[in-house]
Amino acid sequence: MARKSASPPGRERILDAAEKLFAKRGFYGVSLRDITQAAGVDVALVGYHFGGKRALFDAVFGRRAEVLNRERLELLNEIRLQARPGTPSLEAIVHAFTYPLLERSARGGPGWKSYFALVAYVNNSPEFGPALMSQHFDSLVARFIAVLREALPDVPPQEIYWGYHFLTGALTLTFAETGRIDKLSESLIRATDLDSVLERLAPYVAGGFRALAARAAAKASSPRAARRRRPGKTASRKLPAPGPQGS
Amino acid sequence: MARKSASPPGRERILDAAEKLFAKRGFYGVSLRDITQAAGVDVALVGYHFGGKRALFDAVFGRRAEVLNRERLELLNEIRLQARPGTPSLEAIVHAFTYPLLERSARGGPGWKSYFALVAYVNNSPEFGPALMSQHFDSLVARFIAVLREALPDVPPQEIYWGYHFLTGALTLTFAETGRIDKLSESLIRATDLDSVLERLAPYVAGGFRALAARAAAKASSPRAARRRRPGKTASRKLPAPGPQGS
DNA sequence: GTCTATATGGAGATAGAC
DNA sequence: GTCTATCTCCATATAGAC
Repeated sequence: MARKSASPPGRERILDAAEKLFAKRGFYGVSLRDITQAAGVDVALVGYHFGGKRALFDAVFGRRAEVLNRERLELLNEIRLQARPGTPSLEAIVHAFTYPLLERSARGGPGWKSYFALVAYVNNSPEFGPALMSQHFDSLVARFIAVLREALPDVPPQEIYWGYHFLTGALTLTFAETGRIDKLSESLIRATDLDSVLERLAPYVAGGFRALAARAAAKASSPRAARRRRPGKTASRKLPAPGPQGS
Repeated sequence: MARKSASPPGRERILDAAEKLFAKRGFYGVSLRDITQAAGVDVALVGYHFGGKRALFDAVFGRRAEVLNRERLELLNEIRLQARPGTPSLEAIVHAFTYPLLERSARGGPGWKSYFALVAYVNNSPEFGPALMSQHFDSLVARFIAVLREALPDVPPQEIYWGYHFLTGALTLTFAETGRIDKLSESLIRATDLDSVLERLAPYVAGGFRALAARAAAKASSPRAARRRRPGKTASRKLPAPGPQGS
């Protein structure tokens, strides 16, 4: 199990430094010179080990993904066994989905912290998001969604996908830890307080799923009135004159 | 009202081109040459009109923010009047917060579409997020949160801030329209279908707020048992051996 | 307000010695 | 596996003509 145990070889040091810098400033905000200088190695090593900047980025993103997915899958199977012969609660499912991530971001060390900030960047990027997130996480996500569907058997699948979409948005903004919420709340809460997120995200999302389920059921029972029912008069309100033109 | 009515002057054309490109690839992924070439003007004009690249970025971000905030504030006041002497429903408050944004992203034209993708980028950026989001949106957000607190009088303020945090994460990932959810759902839903988001986000978030409220109430009534209550056995589960080290 | 021309620095990539 | 040296290209910024 133990290798040389000295300081990590150049390849790993490049990955660590790249992870930290990509997380802070994105793919284009960092040069290979920044990265290799932080890693204490020569620029040319990136070409040797990875092939180029983009390939390095992919390697950074992929490195920790499999570890996480294995762990999350184990946790998912665990709660399914515990819930037998029924299905786990929505809270338990969402918890199994988010706990390994939040736990590592909170206490996994700075490398993990950077990694999750990088995930926040990638998930919200039109350029990198679909390819990288799908490649590394969709097979796991599909399993979670399957369990959510078992737990909400009468809910149309679209609702589950929308509910997941909102969940991943809330989760990845959390990972970014921008500190905006600290200022907004006058330091009443802190973006770095992931234990508070861990306690709240599962109930919040479960409540959201139940609301979507109720909405879909109501709509199915009286499809005619459904369009006018929900948010009252403001639903189809016209907007005033456009500001800067939409060109 | 009508100015020259011909093609917009250089300054505006730079803003439009910059908006589109910054939205796609972020601040560092775009050069002033890319922008001015797309705008059909000379590179030097950026210096003349804005001072530099970063100042141009700020100008792009600020341009549409005030329009939106005025509109959202009007809508908020409208629903408050309608609800008198009570307070608006959670659904109505969240709807007023999100409707002007989703409506413009859906039907405001490509400029607005790009703008919201840029907001997604900025909101999740540790570098730009806190400064730019706070500067342009926090005063409005504070008003919304005040109304949410009126609507949830017995709920501790922290819960409202966390609920808002999750909301803005879900909303801005929606703006990014990365298309990841299309693939995941096998095209059952589409990231570009903002009308579906408009119907679902307010109930989802309202359900989330209610769940946080219930959780806080339960915790207040029996603070002793609270730590062990929620997500069952998995809550304090230990993680297996770390993967890549957290250095 | 707009363009030409240019200053100055840094980017990614790679051939080849050790 | 690692470093030196260098190629080629592109970045932002600005002085000054029109």
